[in-house]
Amino acid sequence: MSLKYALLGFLNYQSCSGYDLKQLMDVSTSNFWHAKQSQIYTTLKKMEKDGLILSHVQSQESHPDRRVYQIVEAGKAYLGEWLAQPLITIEARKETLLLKLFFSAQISPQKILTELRIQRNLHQANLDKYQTTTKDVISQFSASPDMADDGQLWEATRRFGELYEEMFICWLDETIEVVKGWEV
Amino acid sequence: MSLKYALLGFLNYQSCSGYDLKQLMDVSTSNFWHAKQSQIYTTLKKMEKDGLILSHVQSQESHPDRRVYQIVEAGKAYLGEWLAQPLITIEARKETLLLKLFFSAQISPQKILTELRIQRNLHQANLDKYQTTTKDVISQFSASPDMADDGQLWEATRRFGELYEEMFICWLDETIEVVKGWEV
DNA sequence: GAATACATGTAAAATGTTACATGATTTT
DNA sequence: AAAATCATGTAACATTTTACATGTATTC
Repeated sequence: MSLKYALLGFLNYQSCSGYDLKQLMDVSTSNFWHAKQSQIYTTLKKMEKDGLILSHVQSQESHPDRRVYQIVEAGKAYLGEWLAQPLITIEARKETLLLKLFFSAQISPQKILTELRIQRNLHQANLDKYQTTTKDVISQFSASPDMADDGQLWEATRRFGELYEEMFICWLDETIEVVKGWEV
Repeated sequence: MSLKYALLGFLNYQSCSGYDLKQLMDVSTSNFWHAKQSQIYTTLKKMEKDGLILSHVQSQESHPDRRVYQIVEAGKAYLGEWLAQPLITIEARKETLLLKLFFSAQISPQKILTELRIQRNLHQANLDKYQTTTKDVISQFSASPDMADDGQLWEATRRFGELYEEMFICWLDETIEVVKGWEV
């Protein structure tokens, strides 16, 4: 539902191919929005049919042709309306780890602990990424002065990822201690 | 993908109708897992076809018949395998608010602030719910001594919701201050 | 020589949401 | 009298994932 807004948002900065858009999302919004390459291609096609974007084929010497999409007026208006309308709902999360944990009283504490420790490593790695790679990408893209406001908002979204992972690790440590208590 | 495990998890405690399962999920796992009534009905039907559960119709005096599902051995084994296998990936989040914010440099700071404040209220309400209703439901269900371990895990999932909302509110306050800074 | 990156897509399956349909009972 | 709850479900649609399919160029 919101993927088209994400694509419009990027295309509003500059024209891109589906491939480019996937790369952009992976380094910038993956923390809170993601999509598979195939879904991006099919969504772009649908958006062009709906008159939100336009495409033309660009040939390259040593690589296959690229189909480059550009935003048109209707697309800009569509994006603008969505941005102007405040969001009055909360996203419902799905956390498989918590679902498993909820029903885990029937398996051994050792198995639970192993799982929680694996998750701790994964979340620590994510936290590291937000504090290094993601931070670098944002400063790079917001280097020019006319990108100052954009840069501050991008930083806010990065900060969310950082706080989220810190919170998650904190919760994992708490929960590990609870389950450890059972082993005595 | 995991909805069937959620349903098996509940049915492993006691037999339920699709309606009951929806009610249970809404008061217990809605923090990290949810489903629409219609999806629960269709998934149960598929699970029965796959031999994980069995159903029988129960008539009632003053209400329509209920179809009550019970878990069978194959279902218990299927659930057990899933629980025993540690989760080695991280759930990818989708946060529409962050996606909007990422592209919001083009709209007025006032509009952004309004949206962030609405979200703050919503998250505060969620936090309150986890600290009152959800807490009560968990103590109620884990009252008997043989539910002690289950109760501690349920409490851990509730605690996640609490920490998450606290973190979210903290981030909103931080972000509100950033955007406020632009108005000068 | 093998693997990865570049670049594009289609088809099928799974998952999830919205709308429709029914009808009794209970509450406002 | 109207709305909400109890209770069941189907159909259509939208979204998302997985698998398949192709072929070049670059890196290890």
